[in-house]
Formats: sequence, structure tokens, C-alpha cells
Amino acid sequence: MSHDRTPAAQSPAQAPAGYDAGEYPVFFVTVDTAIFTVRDGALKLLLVQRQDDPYAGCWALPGGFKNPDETLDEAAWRELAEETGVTTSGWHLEQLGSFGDPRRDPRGNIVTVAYVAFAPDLPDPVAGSDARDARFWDVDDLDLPSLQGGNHDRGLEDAPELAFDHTVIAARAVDRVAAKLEYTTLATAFCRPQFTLGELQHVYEAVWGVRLDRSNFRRWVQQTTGLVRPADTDTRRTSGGRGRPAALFEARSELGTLYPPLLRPDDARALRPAKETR
Amino acid sequence: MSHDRTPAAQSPAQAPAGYDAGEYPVFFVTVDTAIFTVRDGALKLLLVQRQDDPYAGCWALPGGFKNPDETLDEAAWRELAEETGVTTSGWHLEQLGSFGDPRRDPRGNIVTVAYVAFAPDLPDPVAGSDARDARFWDVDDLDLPSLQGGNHDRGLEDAPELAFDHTVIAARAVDRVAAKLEYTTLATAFCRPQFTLGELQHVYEAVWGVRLDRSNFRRWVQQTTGLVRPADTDTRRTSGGRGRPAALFEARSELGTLYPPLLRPDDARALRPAKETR
DNA sequence: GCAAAAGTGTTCATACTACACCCATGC
DNA sequence: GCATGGGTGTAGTATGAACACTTTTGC
Repeated sequence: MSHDRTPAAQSPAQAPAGYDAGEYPVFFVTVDTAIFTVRDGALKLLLVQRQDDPYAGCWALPGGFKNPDETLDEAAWRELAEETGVTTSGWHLEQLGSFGDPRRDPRGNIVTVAYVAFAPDLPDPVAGSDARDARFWDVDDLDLPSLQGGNHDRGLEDAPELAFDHTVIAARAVDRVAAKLEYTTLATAFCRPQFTLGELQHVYEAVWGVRLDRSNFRRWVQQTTGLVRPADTDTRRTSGGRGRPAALFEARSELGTLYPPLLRPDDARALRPAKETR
Repeated sequence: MSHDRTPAAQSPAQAPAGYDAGEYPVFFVTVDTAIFTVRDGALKLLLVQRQDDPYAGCWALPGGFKNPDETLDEAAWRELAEETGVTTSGWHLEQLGSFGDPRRDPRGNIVTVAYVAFAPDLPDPVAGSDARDARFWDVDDLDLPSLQGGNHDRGLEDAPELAFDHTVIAARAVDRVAAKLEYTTLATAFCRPQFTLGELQHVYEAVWGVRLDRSNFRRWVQQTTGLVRPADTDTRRTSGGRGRPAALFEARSELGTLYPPLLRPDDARALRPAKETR
């Protein structure tokens, strides 16, 4: 769904009920979602290649128009389902921020509300009817601007060209993910229902781009309340099939605050932009 | 400005340029801002009392309609200036989130983008033409819902009744403030250009509702890079006029990330809702 | 002198870092 | 056996909490 599909429209584009036309300016409202997953030791972002103008051929975050009879969250869930086939399951989906620059869409005044979603590991996406292609991109292969005015345009060869202001949105989204790993249980959202501590550690390492000490990571996870709980089953091997089989754990709650947090080393803050809205 | 003033409208409320009417649903877009200050050792929130229906007599966050020719940030700054008379100075203003429940406004489909602003200490606000009154409220006197499903309706006597979904927005805003003190330089935004370490500590104590050890706070502030810098002037006494005069400091930058953060004690997390978006 | 707030130092317990070492599996 | 990843322990250091003491002002 990339801004070009007709939503289940029921009301014509007049002024919303309750106001006379002409009283205040009106806007289209869209919802765009940055869907992340961790695969092959790297953080991946789902992008769809646009079929039609504007920005035909460019890559964009999946999104669509808000309906008058749904909340913003519901619109994001609906678009997520349409895009990935996911039934409203245990995924984590949260609002990132809104963007309303009048020049952000050449067609006119469109305010978009950006969301961020986190997926364990996904079957490869299918391109929708309005999309030429759809795939997960390694975020390190995207040419995203640094949030603190650093080096945009790193001279990447195969970096896709992004539509609209989606480079800005994607950069903010990547930053949000990295920041939230520190003080929330978000990392478990990238794992399947049952996971090993090694898999969980790989999430942190992939998102932050660092190596963590296995022993210390273990200790931190287990003494941090509300993060994981041992699964009451047997063990299985993972990570290829080598090594000793690992114990399984499961996430404890939906999304909680961690105390103490796991602060990334400050060199990991430099690589991926640090400041943000949280 | 409380949803009822005509913005500097230039385009009639038809579909935005570039699209045919009827193609997609349209919405009004408003901007509401939670303006905080610290006064008398407590965190205060600016509310205006509505003159007209809906919710006449109720208190609301100051806000207004977005214009078609401005970004969301610009709209928030404009409303902030209209409300407080502040020229676009060094204030900190950031987006909180958007709310688009179709039932949030009885007049119809209005999507609002909420902002949070931080003021050092403000001359008392003047009620606008559309407002019956305007004043700072102690956040502890507001009946805000806990974000983690806790105790709403604490049986406060003089708690004002809030319009629309502004209890939810205000609760999220309070939570955002408390969370951002931990790992950003936000606390300095509540201080005047030059301040003492005691004043800075009072900000933390007021927002978190705790007492901090003076000695440890001092040490933390001074060893944390990028938070404060000594002002090159003489000293002055503060806090009433008692005690030894204190050295003055000034904020170092706009809004930075703190490393290490100053984590509030976990009992302070329970009082004010903890989880949040950052 | 006394109260109040600023400024400095010291102690002690805890938490974090960086390793070293053993275990269980596939090949 | 060997490579690979899981699991446990430990010494040294850094960090943070609690508290004692001194200094400078107003009254």
C-alpha cells in the first residue's frame, strides 16, 4: 500500500461532519510504517518500490490513507496487516511522529503519521498491486542522514532512492529502535515467542553494531526484572546448528521499562545517531 | 487559542490542491501544546478554560488549527507565540504524538498533533479572546490517568475537568518530561539563562517528586559532559535570599544526550508513570 | 549566634568489565 | 579431535549512595 490505493472510503472528500466547508483548511492524513526485523545479524527495514508517480521507481515506507472511522493506531494496524499479512498478533507497533511540511508531497497537503513496527523474522514480503517490488533493506545500505547534522551521503553505491521525506522518517525510526533497546524490553519483539539468550544478544549487537560480552550480557538479562522468563520446555540448538543446545526463554510482558537499563557503549552512540524523542 | 480562533486562513476548506475532491477523506489538523514550567517547587502545566462549546468551561491545552503553508513545527511555534507572547527564542519545543480517534472531538474528524514545551518561569498568562481564563496548574492537582493502567480518579477535589482527550495527552506529556530529564539536558530548559546548581536540582526534584542528595547531584552534574558550563561572572544568592551565594552556570547546548544519564530512583518511577516513548 | 544554603571530602557497598575456564553438541 | 556456541566463576575497577564536615551569607 503505498499512498496510491483507495482506502475503504465511505465519505466524500468534503469537510468533515460538524463544520461548514470553508471554515478551516483540511488535509489528507496518511500513515507510514517503518517495519524492522533482524536477519543475518543485521537490522533490516521493509521498503516498497513505487509503481506510480510521484516518485515512481523510488522506494518508500509502506503506508496508506487514514479512514474517517478509525483511530491512527487502527489505521497503522490495518496497513500493517495489508502489507505483511500479519493478523493483529503480538507485534509491537508504536507511533514515531508526524510530518506535515507542505512541500513533503508534490501532490499537495498531506500530513503523515509515522509508525514503527518490529517483527521477529518475516516471510519475504509480496509486492502489492501498486508496488513494483518490496523487500527488506539492510539499514547500513541506506543513505540515511545523521540526526545530529553529521554525514549524509556516505557515497553508497547501491543505496536506493527514497520517496518523499522518507529518508528523514527512516533515520528517525532507526534512531528510535536503537534508543529503545536500552531501557525497554523492545529487543524481545525481534525474537520468536521462544528464544535463547544468544539470539537476544544478537538483536542488541545487530541494532547497535557492536559486540557485547556474552557473560555480562547473560548476567544483566537475568538480574533485570521483567525482561525474560525461562520457558518450561526442553532445549534446542540454534544459530546454525553448531554448539551446545541453549535454554529457551520467553518475553515477560508486552513492552516494559527496564531497570536498570542496558546502556550501549558510547562508541555505539556515534555510529547510529543518538539523540531522539524516545 | 483554543481550537476556536480562525487561523490566518488562505485556502477554502476544499480538498487540498493536487487531488480531486472525493478521492480520499480529509481531516482538520490541529496543534495542541503542553507548556510546562517549574514554579514553587512543583511542575506546572498551562491550561486555558474554554469559552465556547464544545466543552465550554472545561480546561484544555492551548492549541489551534494548522495552516496549509506551514510545517507542524511552525504551527506549534506560532501557537506558542500567540499564547505566551514568546518570540521564537531559545525555548525547547518538541513533538509528543498525534491523536486521531474519530470520537475525540464531537464536532467531527480532527487529528491533533500534540507538542511539549518547556519554560523557565513565565509571567502569568493572559486569557485569549476565546478563553475564559488561563493559568498554570500544578500537575499533582490534575486527575491524570496512569499510563500503565493504574489509578485514575484519585478523588481530587479541585481537579479541573479537561476537554476532549486532553487528560490522555497531558498524562503522556508529564511522562515525557519526567523520562527526558534522565538522559537529556532538558532540565536546563526550565532554568533561566544563568542558574545555580541548586536551582537545577530543584527542577529534578520537582518533576520527579523526590529529594536528591545535594553532594552526589553536584558531582554528577559536573562530571557529565555537555550539561552545564560555569558562567564567567560573579555569584549571586538565590532561593529566597538565605544561605551562601552560589556560583552560576549556563546550559551548554540546545538539547543533548547525557552520558551517563541520571536515573531516577525506581520509587520515583512508580509515582509518575514510567513507560513512554521518549 | 543561629538558620539556611553552598561547597568539599570520605566511606562503603554495589555494579560493571574483562577475562578464564569448563560443557555439550555437530562434523 | 576440533570448532562453535552455551554456561559459570572471579579479580579488579569504577560507580553511586549515604553521610559528615566546613564555608558564607542574612537576620
